[in-house]
Amino acid sequence: MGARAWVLHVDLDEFIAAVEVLRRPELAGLPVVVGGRGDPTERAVVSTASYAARELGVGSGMPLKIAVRKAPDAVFLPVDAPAYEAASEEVMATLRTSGAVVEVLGWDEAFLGVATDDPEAFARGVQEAVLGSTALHCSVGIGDNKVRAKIATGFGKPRGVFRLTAENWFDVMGARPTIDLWGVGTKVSKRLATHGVTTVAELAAAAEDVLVGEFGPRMGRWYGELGRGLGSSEVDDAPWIARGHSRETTYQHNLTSAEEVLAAVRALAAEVAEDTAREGRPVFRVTLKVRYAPFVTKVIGRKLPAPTSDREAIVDAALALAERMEPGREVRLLGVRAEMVMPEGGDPAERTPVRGRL
DNA sequence: TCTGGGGTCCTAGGACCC
DNA sequence: TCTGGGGTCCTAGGACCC
Repeated sequence: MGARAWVLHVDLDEFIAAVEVLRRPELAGLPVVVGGRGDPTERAVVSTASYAARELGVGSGMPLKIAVRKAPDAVFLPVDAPAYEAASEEVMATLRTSGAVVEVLGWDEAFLGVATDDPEAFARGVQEAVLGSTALHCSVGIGDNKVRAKIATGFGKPRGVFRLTAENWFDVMGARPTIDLWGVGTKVSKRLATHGVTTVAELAAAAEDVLVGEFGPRMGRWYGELGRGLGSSEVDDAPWIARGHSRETTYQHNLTSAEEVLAAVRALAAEVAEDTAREGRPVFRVTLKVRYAPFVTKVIGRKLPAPTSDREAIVDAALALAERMEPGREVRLLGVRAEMVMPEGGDPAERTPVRGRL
């Protein structure tokens, strides 16, 4: 009898804050908030808060202006992406030495595919190895697929291990609100509630035609499966191929003149053109994202006449889109995105209807 | 209470063709 | 004048993730 196949989800605890504390040990145990340029009077949000800051009500995605109100004595630090990338590389390299197949999900998390008779022991070994090589703590979720492994990690935090499979899915998740599911956010949970579906168990039992009627054939069916904890268990270590690149900036002071806006679009588009040129794959669509004050977002897009790698053509396409912006409105944010030709064999119909990289 | 920056994927609806 | 059904391609917009 062979060892059973498991999916493990490894997630670093308070990753960004932990990396900062490593190089400033005097901050250990203090409320630490990392976000933006570290100035809580600016327009920016929290990337990560230390557990001490979370106890004061500070959380990821929260505007810094709110965070400083909740935690006026917290230490506010600027985001230092290169430092987190370096730490992340070390973590992922350590995970690869475990013998498992490693699928990187982001800076601070990964799926591991492994065949073992004792997944808890394997998980503990992974935690020790990561702690030993990086001095960082992590939590591990064990599942019979990616959905369950991912959700399991939350019950293991901090520094713990939790197993979630078909066996205990409904005991653990059945009574919880649908928004606790990975892939269900505020909008979808509210739309589900209009059909009387508020818990995971109710979602699992919901009639498929109701879900399909509300969300369409792909998403509707997928939400039903999510309620039952179903999903792929294939862990794929193939290198990630970006579908596109984008740059966006929220301006501390709204842009008011056409000249300012065009200069900003040109600058962003030039950076994006640089990123895509590095990839060596041509761009087939350029989109311009505009957030007008106070908070209305519009996306304007155009397929290029022919795929191109030419930097100037990409910048020109972005500038052409800028002509379609509403004149006279103050601009809070601009974003330029370039999408590259889909990889060979990338049949859209075959893609798993799941968010992110799952 | 005021909302970053980097991504991915899905859906509705219009235009166009046969 | 009133008007089919099916298909594809494209744009705009929405939702979610870390």
